[in-house]
Amino acid sequence: MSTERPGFALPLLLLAGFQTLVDALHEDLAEQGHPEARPMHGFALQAVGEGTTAAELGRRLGVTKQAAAKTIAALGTAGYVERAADPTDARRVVVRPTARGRDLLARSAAIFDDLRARWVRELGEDAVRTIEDALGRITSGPRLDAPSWFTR
Amino acid sequence: MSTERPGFALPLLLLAGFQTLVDALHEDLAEQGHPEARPMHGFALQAVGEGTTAAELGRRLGVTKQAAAKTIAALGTAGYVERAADPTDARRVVVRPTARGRDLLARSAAIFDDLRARWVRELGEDAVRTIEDALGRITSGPRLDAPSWFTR
DNA sequence: ACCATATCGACAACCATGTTGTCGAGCTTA
DNA sequence: TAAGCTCGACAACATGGTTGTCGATATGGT
Repeated sequence: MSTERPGFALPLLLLAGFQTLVDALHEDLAEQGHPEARPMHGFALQAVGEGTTAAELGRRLGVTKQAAAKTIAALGTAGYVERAADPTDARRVVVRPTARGRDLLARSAAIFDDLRARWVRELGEDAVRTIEDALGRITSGPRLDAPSWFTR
Repeated sequence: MSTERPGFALPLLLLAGFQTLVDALHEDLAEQGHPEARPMHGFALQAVGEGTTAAELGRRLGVTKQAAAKTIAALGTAGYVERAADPTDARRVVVRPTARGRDLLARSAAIFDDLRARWVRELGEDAVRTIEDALGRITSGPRLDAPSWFTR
C-alpha cells in the first residue's frame, strides 16, 4: 500500500501555497506604489469589476449587503473605489474602481503572471499544469468569498 | 510561448482546494459527534499539542498571548481543552486537550487520510504526489498561523 | 392609476477575533 | 536581595462579520 503520506498535510500545503503567493504579491505591490493594499482589497476590488452596488457586491462575495457596504467604505478610504448616484435608479449607489484601483488590479494580474512563471521555472510547466488541472477538477471552480470564510 | 494560463488562477485554485478539504472535513466531523467544531478549533487544538500555556500557544500560532487566551477560552467552552495550574510554576496555567479534544484530533486525522484517498481515486496517486511535492518545495513548510492570517 | 411587494442603502446593536497597553504576581539571575 | 523578565488578566479599541429595522424608490398585477 501507499499509506505513507498523511492526509493532513494536503490542506496545510494548499494553504501554505496560497499564503506564499499572496505574500509575494503584496511584497511586490508594496514596491510598486501600493504598500497599504491588503489581501481583502484585491478580492473585493476584483468582485467590484467595472461597477456594482453594495447589495450586488454582497451577493458576489457571499456576505450580507451591510458587510459589503463596510468593505466598500474601507476600499473608498484607501482610494480604490468611488461612489456615484445611479441616474436610472435613485435607490442605487454605484461603486466603481478609481484609476488607482484599476492600477492595483492590473499590477496584481501582472505580478500573479510573474509568480506563476517563477513556479514554472522551479517546478516545471508540467507540475504547475498538473496542480491547476487537478484542483480545477476537484474544486468545481474557485470561490471569491475567501475573506469571510474562515471564521464561519 | 505558453502564456495561455493566467497567473491569478493559481492562488484561487489553491485556496479553493483548501476550502474544499476543510469543508469536507467538517461535514464528516459533524456526522461523527462534532457538529459545532470550526476550522479554527482544529488549528488551535493541533497547536496545543499535549499541553501548553497561553503565551506559548500564542507564539506557535503567531498571535499575541491575549488572542491566544481568548482562543483557549473558546476552546474550553466547546469542551475541547481544560486548564490546570502548573505546580512547578505558579504563574503558568497549563492547557491540555480533553478526551473530547483528542477525539476531535484523531477523527480529523482519519478523515483527512480518507479525503486524500478520495483525491487519489479521482486524480491518481501521481497527481496528488506532484501537488504535495511541488508545494512542499515551494512553500518551505506549512504554517500553523492560518486563522489570523487573512485580515493581516 | 394604484397599491402590494421587493429592493436599495443606511443605521443600530451585537458578536468574534484580533490588536496595544497596563498591571500585579511570580520566577530567575546578577 | 534587587532588577528584570515572563505569566495571565483586564481594559480599550479596530475590523469584519451578523440580524433587524427603517424610509425611499422601483416594479408588477389588478
